[in-house]
Amino acid sequence: MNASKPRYQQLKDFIIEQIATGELQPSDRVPSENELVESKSVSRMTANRALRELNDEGYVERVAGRGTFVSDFRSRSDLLEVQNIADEISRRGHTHTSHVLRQSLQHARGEIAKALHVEQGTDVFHLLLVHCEDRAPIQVEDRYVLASFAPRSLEQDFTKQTPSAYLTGIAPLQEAEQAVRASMPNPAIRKHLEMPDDEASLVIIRRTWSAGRPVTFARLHHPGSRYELTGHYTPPGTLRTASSDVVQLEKLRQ
Amino acid sequence: MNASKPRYQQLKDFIIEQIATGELQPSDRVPSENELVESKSVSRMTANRALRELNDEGYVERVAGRGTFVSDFRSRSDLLEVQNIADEISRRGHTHTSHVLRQSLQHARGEIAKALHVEQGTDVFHLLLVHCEDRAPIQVEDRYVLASFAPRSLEQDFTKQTPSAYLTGIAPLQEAEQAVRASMPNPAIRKHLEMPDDEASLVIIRRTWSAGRPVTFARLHHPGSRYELTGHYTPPGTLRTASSDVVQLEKLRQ
DNA sequence: TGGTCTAGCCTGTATATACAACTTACGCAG
DNA sequence: CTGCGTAAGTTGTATATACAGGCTAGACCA
Repeated sequence: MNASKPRYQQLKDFIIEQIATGELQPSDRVPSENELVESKSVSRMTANRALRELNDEGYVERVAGRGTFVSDFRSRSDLLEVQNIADEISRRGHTHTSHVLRQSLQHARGEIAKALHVEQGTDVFHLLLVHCEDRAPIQVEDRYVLASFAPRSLEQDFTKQTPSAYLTGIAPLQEAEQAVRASMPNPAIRKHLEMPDDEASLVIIRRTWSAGRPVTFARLHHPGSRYELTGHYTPPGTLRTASSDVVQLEKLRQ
Repeated sequence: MNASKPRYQQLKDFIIEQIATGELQPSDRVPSENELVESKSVSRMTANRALRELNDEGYVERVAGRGTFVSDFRSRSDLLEVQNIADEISRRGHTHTSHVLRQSLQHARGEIAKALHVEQGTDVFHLLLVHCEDRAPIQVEDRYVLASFAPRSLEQDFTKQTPSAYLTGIAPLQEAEQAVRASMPNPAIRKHLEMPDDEASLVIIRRTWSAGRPVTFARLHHPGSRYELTGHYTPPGTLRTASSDVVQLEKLRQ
């Protein structure tokens, strides 16, 4: 049974598995180092390395004197800070509202089935929403969700909680793939976003995995004049520079 | 003198410092664990932790039986895989060519000075290039570089090595900030990219830091129909899934 | 009742030691 | 000269042990 994998890695996999399956929920307590020493017959240093690396990787949070706890995925910044439009808007100090144009159960066809790695005809939910920042439409969200992943999607009020927030609350999203394009919007999108005829749109096409399979596929359309994608990259392990030192690129338009 | 910082962290800082100052160059050999045990009077496990974490963070690469070596920043994937258009094109199996429209020394004015955190009138190089993928123009690079950072920029032949490759060869780029926008290009850009009147452009505005200060500021214009930004995110520490399993989003256009 | 103190658990770090596996260079036998 | 084997150095992992310091619940005292 020894897969010749290092024991600290086996320990990490064991705990990640429990998180992925939901056996361990966010803020749940993870077995302490000494408990792992007992139950898994490893030395404390090995248990320490496993938990320390899980901490470095953001799966858990450790507090000296208290214990180790599963991270809240909704606050995991690496992947998700760019995912939830509502958070993004409120972080700018504005108010987010949205209205739902469509919320229905469909059968996956063509490229949707292909994108979600399922057979043609598999049940998927189709969501179509418009998100507004201070009353101005800023995103059309055209999303497909695997019905088996989020079976209660029809009962949700997505004006109160965005689909993104709802989905990340069900299970951790483990992997994401996205493409960003600039294009001229089709008339329907242009109307929803109240865009003039000569304005370009920024489109994000994103597919997200959970527990090893793609669970949602979304096209996010934005008006080019009112939306931009920003990113800030620092190498891991670097001491954070004072963020006040980082002047926003906001005003550096051409 | 003991800053009460952990010894493994002091070791890491010591080595990062040597890399940042250029004392240790890419592919140089870093002191082995046993050498650090001798010179720094620590246990081997402490030296091991320092080097292992530097490896995890991408600063060095370790090879069992050979030693530890400073990473080549030009191949650091986290930040830079998206930076160099020539690599991106050759990775797709196509040929990259470029021609230089401008390569001059200027005095920083207005927003350029502000973006680079320098006084008005500071020397900067202005580079304007068109990059082509198999003869088709795909990017206009409009870049400003701090003259004090790369003083020999006027002598370079940027058709042979892109500005990005040249700059990352001078010193590691430690931090980057970017914004992505969709907009209608101005006539000059449209002409360089051979775009029809009704095509949108994808613009990346990027500022990059080295040794704690911004050193270059660039606007990268792309034709919306021929270019997209793609990203793939996996949480750190996850075992890579077979990449063949990941169907490209290429064909999932609307 | 209310405040304080402490025992016990937790994480964080550091060391000494051991063995395995990999790489390179050198020396020796053919 | 060629080729093989081995020794030495390197990383990778695992264990046992130790001490420091944070946190909490419950005992204890006023």
